[in-house]
Amino acid sequence: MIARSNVTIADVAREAGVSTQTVSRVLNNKGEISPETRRLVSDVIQRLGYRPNSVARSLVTRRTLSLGLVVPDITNPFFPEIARGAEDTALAAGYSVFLCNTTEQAEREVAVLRLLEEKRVDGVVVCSARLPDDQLVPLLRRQRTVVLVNRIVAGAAAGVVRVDDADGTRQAVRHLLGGGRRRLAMLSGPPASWGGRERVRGFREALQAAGLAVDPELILACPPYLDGGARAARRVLLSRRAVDGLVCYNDLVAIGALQACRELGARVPEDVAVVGCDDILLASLVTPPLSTIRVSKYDIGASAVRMLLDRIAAPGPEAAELVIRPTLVARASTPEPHPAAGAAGTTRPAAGGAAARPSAARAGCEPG
Amino acid sequence: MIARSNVTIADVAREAGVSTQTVSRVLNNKGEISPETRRLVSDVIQRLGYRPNSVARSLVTRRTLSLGLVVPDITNPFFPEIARGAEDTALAAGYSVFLCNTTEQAEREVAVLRLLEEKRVDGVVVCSARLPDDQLVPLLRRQRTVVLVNRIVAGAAAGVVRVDDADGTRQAVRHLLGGGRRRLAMLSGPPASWGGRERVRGFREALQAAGLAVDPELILACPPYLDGGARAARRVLLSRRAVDGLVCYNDLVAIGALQACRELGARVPEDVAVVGCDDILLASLVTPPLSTIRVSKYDIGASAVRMLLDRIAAPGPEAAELVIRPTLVARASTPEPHPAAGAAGTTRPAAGGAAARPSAARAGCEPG
DNA sequence: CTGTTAGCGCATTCAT
DNA sequence: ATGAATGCGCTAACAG
Repeated sequence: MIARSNVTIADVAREAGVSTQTVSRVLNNKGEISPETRRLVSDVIQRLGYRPNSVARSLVTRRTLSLGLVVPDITNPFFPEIARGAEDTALAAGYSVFLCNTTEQAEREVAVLRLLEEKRVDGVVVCSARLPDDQLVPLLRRQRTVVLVNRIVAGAAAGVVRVDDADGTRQAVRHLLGGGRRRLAMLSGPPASWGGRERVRGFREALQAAGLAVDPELILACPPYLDGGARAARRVLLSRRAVDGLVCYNDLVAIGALQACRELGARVPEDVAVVGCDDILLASLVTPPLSTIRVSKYDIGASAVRMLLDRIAAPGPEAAELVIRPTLVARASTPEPHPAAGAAGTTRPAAGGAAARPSAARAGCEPG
Repeated sequence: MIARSNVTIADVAREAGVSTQTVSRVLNNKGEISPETRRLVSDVIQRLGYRPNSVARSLVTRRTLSLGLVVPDITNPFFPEIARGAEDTALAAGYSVFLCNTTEQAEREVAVLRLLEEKRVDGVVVCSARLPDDQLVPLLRRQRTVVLVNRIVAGAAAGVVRVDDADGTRQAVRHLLGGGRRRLAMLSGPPASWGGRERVRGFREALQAAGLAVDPELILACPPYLDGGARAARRVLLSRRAVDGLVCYNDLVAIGALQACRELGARVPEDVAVVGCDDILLASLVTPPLSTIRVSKYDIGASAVRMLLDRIAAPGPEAAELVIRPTLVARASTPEPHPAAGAAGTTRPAAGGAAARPSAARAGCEPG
């Protein structure tokens, strides 16, 4: 007959004939207690089915052992792995995490940050905040500890985990040049995106480093979805600028571009090579399998929480920054590089590509 | 100069020259307060940047306004939409939700349920619990309120939201029969899965209802991933049992089957028709686009939380049950039904298929 | 309409 | 090695 959890530490103390203090001590392994009383108390705890009330505990310790994870939208394929990495890391340290979707709405971003503040979470990981700096900063300053993902905000006293997006597109460009391509276009996603701007910067730099001109007409902003990519790709392909390579903001844009190529009769990669970004599951399964710039999303989440926990343990204004370097995964949507041009850091999976991401390749209501 | 949140209700009270009670009242809109004091207090709250401490509040009200969402793995494409539905619904009611991944490990399932118990969440939504009933029940009984997704557990006093999986495969079978197929096999996923057994039941029933024999050799268990589906499909196709239709446990299994068909030179749908289950984003994007049994995952999450909130508001042992009916989405991996056979409830999207799920078709680090 | 008295369940002083 | 007092920040009863 297990009791409901209205069992308190006082009940345990009374039942064991000790003070609440002693119970608290065995609970937290603090102070020295005689082995006998420890056993006695443990038995009573067991028998009564006692579970400490972490609400009460938090009130006095001023730590909730809870974190907040703020993402735009967990159904966006970029974020579930981040969440997994974050939760795994948090759980291993005894923390739980509140998942908050902002749905890319400023007001909801404000709302969840306020909620997390009231919940007195020990720290917050904020991914892809949309709010302008001047609104974001005051909200962040009210949090106990903050780690920002893929955004830098002046004066936020926050740690930062970011992907070296510029390096990613640089790799993509070098890969395409190495495959003999010379007329590259970029489908650059939303201009407002911080990561998007970085990717454009990498694109420009890599072209210039190769002594090639950058044609501004060949950098096209587009919505970061399938349709956006398809539409932008059509524009480029029909502009008769003889483009032979496309660098895309993300994998969905790239897959949209693939669709446009098929429509217009452009062969991939013979006529046009296509590189995506993110390496979502989809990328390895489309036809042809998509070459893409992979970033370990799990690592982003795991690193962000690790940094958060570090900063919780040792608060300090030192603005830590962790940069995660992406790697190019060459699949069938781009040509093999010519042996002359060195293609350092490039991975070409042996099999069709699915093998490259075994852990994520699953679905089902009840994977049991 | 906004103060840090060590501002308490007492500070506000002192500064405003009223009692903490009055402050509490304006905070919660309880009792009647003169408009003047309300304004006075509100001003001070504003000026001091006071935010109520929900930890302290929860200790006395015995409500945390927090929920737990337990899923096997948020990177499994089946769950992000459930999480979105759950979080949206919770947030609209002022609740926050802890996301817990069990990684399909029994011990972690135990761990997170215990953690949620200590956090004193007001309720828990548990998806696809793996734990056997006798271990699960005691853990669930310790929770304040429980809603189970896709699992029925005797004696858990829990609400249930479940998909009518049997009906789903029944629809799939009827669809294939309507398209003239007669030798159907089922790649049935993990035998331990509750939903999997339901799907097999639907498969059997639909065949029998059509007066066809059920060949036990044509029901193959398999891991619920791409590889599992590919492997099982190869076995069936090579068994020279002249199978002309495959009903699959989920979309990944089906896509694996698609790959196996291509390898072995079987044309889809001419030689073999394939039906998946779940309608994840992937399904509409593979070649050929996959016919599948769609279930609104968002609704599952939203309904589960709504039911949870209802039960929190009006506790009662009445075991509520909500059954969500799936619908068949016909794409190119199955033949058109013969006009003779009525194919009620079937949807055939006008375009390639992507148009059918616009909201989910996106990805990107910074969708901004 | 407002203030006072309690106490939620626990950990942190101090004592012993 | 253990116990007693105190308070974390807030709301629920009662008073007035």
